[in-house]
Amino acid sequence: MNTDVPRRGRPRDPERLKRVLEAAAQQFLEHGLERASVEAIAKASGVSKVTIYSYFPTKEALFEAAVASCTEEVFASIPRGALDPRDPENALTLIGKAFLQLKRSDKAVGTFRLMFAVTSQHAEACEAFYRQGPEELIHQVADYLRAAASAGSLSIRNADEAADQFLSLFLGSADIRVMLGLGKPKASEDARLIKANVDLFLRAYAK
Amino acid sequence: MNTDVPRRGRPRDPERLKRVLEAAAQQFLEHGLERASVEAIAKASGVSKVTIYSYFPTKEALFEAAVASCTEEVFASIPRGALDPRDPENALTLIGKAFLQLKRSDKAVGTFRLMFAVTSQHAEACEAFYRQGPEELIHQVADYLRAAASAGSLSIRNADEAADQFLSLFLGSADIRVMLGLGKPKASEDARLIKANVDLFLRAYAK
DNA sequence: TATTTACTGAACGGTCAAGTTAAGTATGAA
DNA sequence: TTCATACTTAACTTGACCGTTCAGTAAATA
Repeated sequence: MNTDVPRRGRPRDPERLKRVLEAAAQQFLEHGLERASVEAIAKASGVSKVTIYSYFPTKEALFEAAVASCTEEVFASIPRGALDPRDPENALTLIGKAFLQLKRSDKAVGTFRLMFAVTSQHAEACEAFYRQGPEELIHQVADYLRAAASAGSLSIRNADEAADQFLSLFLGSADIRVMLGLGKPKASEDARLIKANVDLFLRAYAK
Repeated sequence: MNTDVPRRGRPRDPERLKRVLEAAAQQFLEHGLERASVEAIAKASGVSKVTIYSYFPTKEALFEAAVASCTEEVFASIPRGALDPRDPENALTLIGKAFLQLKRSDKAVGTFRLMFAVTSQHAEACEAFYRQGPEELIHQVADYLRAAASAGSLSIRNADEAADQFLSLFLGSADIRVMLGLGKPKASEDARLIKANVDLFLRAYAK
């Protein structure tokens, strides 16, 4: 991917690259790495196949670029402020809501499926995905838990471990069913799940 | 797949079918549905490709048979007896151990990856996998929790929900890393995870 | 205008793999 | 022994798709 700006001649159309990446992401997420064809991505983005190959040397390179842009987008949606260290019940509920909203999105579901499927061929991409995705998320939750512990709202020794536990509570049967394409829970079921998990967590880590 | 026993002529060699299914499972789990070739499965099982096509009409049919036999094998390893309703700490530790042993196995990891990758093409196989796998497991844990609640060892209102929660605690960062092929935790780390999760669960559901 | 670069469309080469066919061998039942 | 069925080997057909080439068009700078 050459991003240099040449001095003369027709400049690159930045819209095209954007459309290619979007279409690539859509096709890869929906069909997987092998079943998505470059031809189809070209069609879907309204760009010629040759142009795609002028952007990326191989299908694999296009795949990695598409996945990287996906990861950013998927994990960008977690609330930073508005988490009161003195009100863990409310804060954890908000975190749970945001996490489920993310984890239920087609894009996130597709990205996880995709990454799981390409571990042997794209180990580095998986590593990057983990660090920018799940790991980052756990750190953010751990930060809140440390703040809540400092504020005396919770009794937590190992915030990273606790954050991992809290988030993992949302990866049970409902998430597995979603990942298997067996249908998403109703909003009321997810609300109930959030309440049950927050309750459990607060009982275990009460002051 | 015709299982009828013909009256005359050379009988089928049952060993061959077994070897084919084993080799197919191995190849599909390692390389995925698209990247595993029928030719390679034939080679690996020491059987000719034509014979495979006499057993199964298409690669897809072979895939479904292989997956079905895998699911049985993977989820057959949970301890039934020896769970004392009066000693939840010990029982939950045993359950956690067994679950992690299962979830860390190459076969289970491969099966989950595979099923996640083929949701759109093999919806029925995914449904069957969920029912015979995760759902069944949750039911078994819920049964124990009900027994423990009846014995007065735990205070649990919704055993199915609690079982789901307990098992989901093992699907956090460590499991994600394994699923992404980033390496398995050391035995000591898993032991620590089990203890942390059992402790959390007991604190939340103490009598 | 001349030149340089971006892009398109269509066609093509090469590879890989699904599934088939044919000709022949092995094995067991009648 | 005869014959039906299982199995193998090897070649083949078919189709998909990656990646390239080429001839031509579009859009910018000098």
